[in-house]
Amino acid sequence: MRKISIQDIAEELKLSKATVSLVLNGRGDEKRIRKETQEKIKNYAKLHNYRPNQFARGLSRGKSEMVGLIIPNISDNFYARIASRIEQKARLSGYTVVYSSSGENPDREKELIQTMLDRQIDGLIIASTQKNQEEIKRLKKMNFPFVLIDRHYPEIETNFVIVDNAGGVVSAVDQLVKQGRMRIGYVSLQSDLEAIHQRTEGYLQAMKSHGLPVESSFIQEVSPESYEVEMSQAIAHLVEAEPKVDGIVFATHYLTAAGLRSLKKRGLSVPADVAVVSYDQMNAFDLIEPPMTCVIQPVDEIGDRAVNILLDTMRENETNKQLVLKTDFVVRKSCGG
Amino acid sequence: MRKISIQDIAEELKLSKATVSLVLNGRGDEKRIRKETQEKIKNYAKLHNYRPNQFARGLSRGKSEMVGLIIPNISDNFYARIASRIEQKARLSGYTVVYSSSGENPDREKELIQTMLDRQIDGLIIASTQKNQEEIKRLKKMNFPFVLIDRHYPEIETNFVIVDNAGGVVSAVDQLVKQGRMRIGYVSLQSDLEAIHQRTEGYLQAMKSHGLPVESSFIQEVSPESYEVEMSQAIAHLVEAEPKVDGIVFATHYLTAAGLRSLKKRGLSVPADVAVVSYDQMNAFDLIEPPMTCVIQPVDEIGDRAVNILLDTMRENETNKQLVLKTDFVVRKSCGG
DNA sequence: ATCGATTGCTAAACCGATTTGGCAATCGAA
DNA sequence: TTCGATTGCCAAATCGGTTTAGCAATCGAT
Repeated sequence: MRKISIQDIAEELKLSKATVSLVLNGRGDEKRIRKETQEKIKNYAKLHNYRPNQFARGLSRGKSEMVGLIIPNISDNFYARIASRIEQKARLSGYTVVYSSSGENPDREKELIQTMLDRQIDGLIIASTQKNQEEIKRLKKMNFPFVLIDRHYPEIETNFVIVDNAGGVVSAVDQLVKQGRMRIGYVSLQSDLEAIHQRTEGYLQAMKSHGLPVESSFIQEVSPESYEVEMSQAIAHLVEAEPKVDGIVFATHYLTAAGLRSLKKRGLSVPADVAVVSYDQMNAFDLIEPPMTCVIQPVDEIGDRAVNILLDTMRENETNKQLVLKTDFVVRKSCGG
Repeated sequence: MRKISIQDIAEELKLSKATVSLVLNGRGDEKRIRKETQEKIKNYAKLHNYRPNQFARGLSRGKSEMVGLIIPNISDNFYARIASRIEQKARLSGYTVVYSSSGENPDREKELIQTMLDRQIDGLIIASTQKNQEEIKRLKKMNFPFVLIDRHYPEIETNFVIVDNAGGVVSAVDQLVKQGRMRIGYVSLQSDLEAIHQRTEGYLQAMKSHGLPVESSFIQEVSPESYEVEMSQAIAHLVEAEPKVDGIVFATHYLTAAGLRSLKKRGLSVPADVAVVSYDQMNAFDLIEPPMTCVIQPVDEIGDRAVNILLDTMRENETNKQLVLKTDFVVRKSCGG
């Protein structure tokens, strides 16, 4: 039951490696190999469970049938769902997805890109830390097929599939306003990510469009590393400074969770004291008390589109698709509705 | 800026491929290559950003420095966290992790194992569907290094790292009993998974040890495919049949979520009407009303141990480590505490 | 001057596929 | 019979590394 090579088959059948390879790659007819011979080869291969060595094949073909996926963190459900979708979709086209988490660390991201290139992946999908301008430029210069997802580099012309972050937050604020809230706070992350900036933009824009004032205490930012502890400060500012808020939008799911914990600790009730809307969701957000109103990101579509664009680029090598997908919205009790 | 090969370096420097390869692999001293020459090679390589082609290297060395990870579903947070941990840990030892989801489909799992073997991975970690006896046996017969996690094949001697499922459920039941509940129901999945059986075992065992009766209506099973809809039936049986339950243990996180939705719909209050304990957790389980009491699985430890065992096996090729890890427990209001 | 040891490096086989150009044998038509 | 076409297959180069056996030149000692 040893591993068998094309050589072995050739010798055993007294044929040449070439013939065997051709036949097993379905090019037997094209190359006018006798049906009989073809059958013999195929049977022998099946019988002995022949499986081509992908290294050898990759080496000579210069293709790996693998695409790389780099995301910040696979244990973040948002990215996990995208990854899952991408994997499914890519498999349909015969590609294996190799994924790795950067941990939001630009150097690791850079390293991962390199490692993946070394492994001869045919294409790359990246949810970047947005601190690897040079690396991305290099990919572009190499003419290597890749797609950015969720986060893009505004200064570089690339394929990307991102979400209308601003629009998402606008819909969140709109909803609160519709419920009669007028002093709406916003809790975000200290971050250089475009996506995060865009969300803040959305907040400011929405407030402005409703003619609502944005007090200096209304915008709170916590650090990604210790948001759990900083959150209580942030909430304190929002609900203690005058005027105190009567609504809060959180910039992402785990901030919402942390924020709710803080509000709970202070004995504030949602939505009576403060209405809440979350940008992005969590699995149990419909079960919490009150059920959480959420901006929903089009996870599946991000995955599908990214794969489509990547495959196109790998084929034609000359697309530049830039997609900004709309968010969805689920209204539940937390916003006072 | 083209891609550069060892050949190119050799020609440019008027040296042989052998010398270059040796030096770049740190075997220059061992092979008594002049320091000066070594420097020249290393500099040139650095300057031109030489990166070995992993296919070529893998082909000739017969090693890939990759380990495979097959799990049922990456968008299940439990597996995502394990995957994340495994990836981190494996990288520390210089391995890239290639992961794929089987979607709980045995055929896909089998296919994935094959694909990964084709890609010459050096080792494999599998959270199996438990319906691939033959495939696992084959791996064993091949003497291929692998570790099963979360789910194992009791009939096959392999490395594995699993959780004390029974013990976890026992602690859940114990807790409910401690809160004075005596008619405790159990909602599980229709499944052949050992892990699921073990949990049921734990339930039965715990009930017995407390001398509590297990009415036929107490154990409900829903199908993995449509548990959301079947759950309302299950809950109906639990709370309508006489005697009706005053406590429920759910066999996994998403069943808990579904169960809570059903209970809510019926207007039943937790824990007043029914106390609840969940085997396994979700991110927001502390935020729901009431906060959920959970059996906690040792996610990080599963990952760490699995990697350690795999690396050991890859080295020594003769271990057979079988670990059953204890669960933890978090008491919150849902159990009536 | 000779010889064994040491130094510094290389030739060439090998890993397991793919792919191209072409050869030998048979066939059919003129 | 002869020759061009067709059929059926193969030799050999190639991909980019790794690894082993060993060669040539220099050195030091006798």
